[in-house]
Amino acid sequence: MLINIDFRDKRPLYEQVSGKIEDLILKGVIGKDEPLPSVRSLAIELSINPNTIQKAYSAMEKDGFLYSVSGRGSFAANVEELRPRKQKEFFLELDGLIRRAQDLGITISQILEHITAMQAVGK
Amino acid sequence: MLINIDFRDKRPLYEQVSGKIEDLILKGVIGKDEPLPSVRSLAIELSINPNTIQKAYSAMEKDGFLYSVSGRGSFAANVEELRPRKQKEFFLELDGLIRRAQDLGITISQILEHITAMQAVGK
Amino acid sequence: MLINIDFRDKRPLYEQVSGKIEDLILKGVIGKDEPLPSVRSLAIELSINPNTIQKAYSAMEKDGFLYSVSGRGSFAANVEELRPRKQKEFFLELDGLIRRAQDLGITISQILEHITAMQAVGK
Amino acid sequence: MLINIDFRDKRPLYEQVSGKIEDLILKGVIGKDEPLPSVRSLAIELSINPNTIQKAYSAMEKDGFLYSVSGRGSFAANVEELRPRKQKEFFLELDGLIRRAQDLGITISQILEHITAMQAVGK
DNA sequence: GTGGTCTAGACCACC
DNA sequence: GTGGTCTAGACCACG
Repeated sequence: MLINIDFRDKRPLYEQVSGKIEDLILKGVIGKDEPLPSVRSLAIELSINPNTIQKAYSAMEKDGFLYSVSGRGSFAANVEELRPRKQKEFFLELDGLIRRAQDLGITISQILEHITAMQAVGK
Repeated sequence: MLINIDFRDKRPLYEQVSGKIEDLILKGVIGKDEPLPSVRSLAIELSINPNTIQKAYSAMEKDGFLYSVSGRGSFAANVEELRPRKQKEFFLELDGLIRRAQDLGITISQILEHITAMQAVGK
Repeated sequence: MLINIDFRDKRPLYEQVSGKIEDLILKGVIGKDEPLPSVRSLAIELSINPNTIQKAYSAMEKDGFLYSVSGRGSFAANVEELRPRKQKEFFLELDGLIRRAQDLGITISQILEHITAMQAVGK
Repeated sequence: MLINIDFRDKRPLYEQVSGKIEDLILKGVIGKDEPLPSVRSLAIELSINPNTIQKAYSAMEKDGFLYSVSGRGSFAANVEELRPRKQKEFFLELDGLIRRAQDLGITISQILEHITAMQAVGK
């Protein structure tokens, strides 16, 4: 697994772990129905308490990122079904951010300009 | 003061308080050098312990939102000196958000479209 | 820990504590990523209230001297990243001091002489 | 009087006032035996409570910067008698500062260089 | 066990 | 009256 933990990060460990794995699933690095590492093996690899990994997996399952088959392990869910919800969440967050910008004296035009500039750079 | 505390909010109380007051200062509702409510009076008004309000005020002072004069009170700082920094912070946050969007399969064009749509509605 | 508190000192306790620990970190006595005493244990050792130690630690964290991981402990930051800023602060303070000296009728030559004398003594 | 008070300054008002006046005396702007403004007039000029000014004057008298003749007012002391003490204080402070510099990895040579550079600029 | 937040109540210097 | 510091004791999430 291409996961690295940052102990300086203020977020709880289990959230960091689940966040990283969710990214891998969303990016398609881990494909649909592909098996995830077992709780124990990942715990050893990251030298983290298994309880913490278990918590991360439970959170992801509740969030629909994976499904677990008792006795067989955990598997990545179908991303395509997840995307619309995540996209909706993204736009809500964007709306909030832009509303805040108004108070800072930033105009919509400036924001549009900034984003197109980003695009040009190929960021 | 137009502050209401949400006790169900998981953010710490002092952060809620400072956040609300920072907004008021950024929006100009509280003008430069205008006195803020005293630690004790605000504590009574919100029925929060004075120490908690003190913590919120200290944080805001370190962040440049206000200056406090022992024995006299606390006063709003000059927002204009604060804006550039806050705007930079905003754009950094925006950049992060947009980078995340790519992983979700959202194109820059879609984002630009969404924002111009917001603008049209006059939000 | 090699910390001793002077209760006659007019500086607040938390500042004395943070000052002493910052020195230890700057001098390298406490190395990068090395664990600091826990809030509670240091509180007991110095017979100071844990809240006061907590305040000292928080201040140091905001100042970049340490990073704390909730549930695990507090750890010394990388001093090398801190040095340049601290050095800049030093020279600013030096400038102020020397400017004051002029008003006292002390010439730059006298200052240079005094410092080289110090050096000779090996102080 | 050429005194301006900065309410953002963390030092108590009376200390700020005495500091400014001491500077004027040390610089010779206020000559030996020259009368200082009365407590009441200065209080009005700076719109500060007379008690605060009184406290500043008392501190300065205790420190030898002025002498007061009851019924006539306060007068600047002889600076020449004050200078040696103040100079000694300066060098002590300088010593402390330089000792601290060592911990930051700054060499004496660097300090000497910095000071001569200041001199060249005519700062 | 750890750091972090909060309350209640006290004391201080300053104005 | 004001801001600021400190103590004592409690509770929480995290690991």
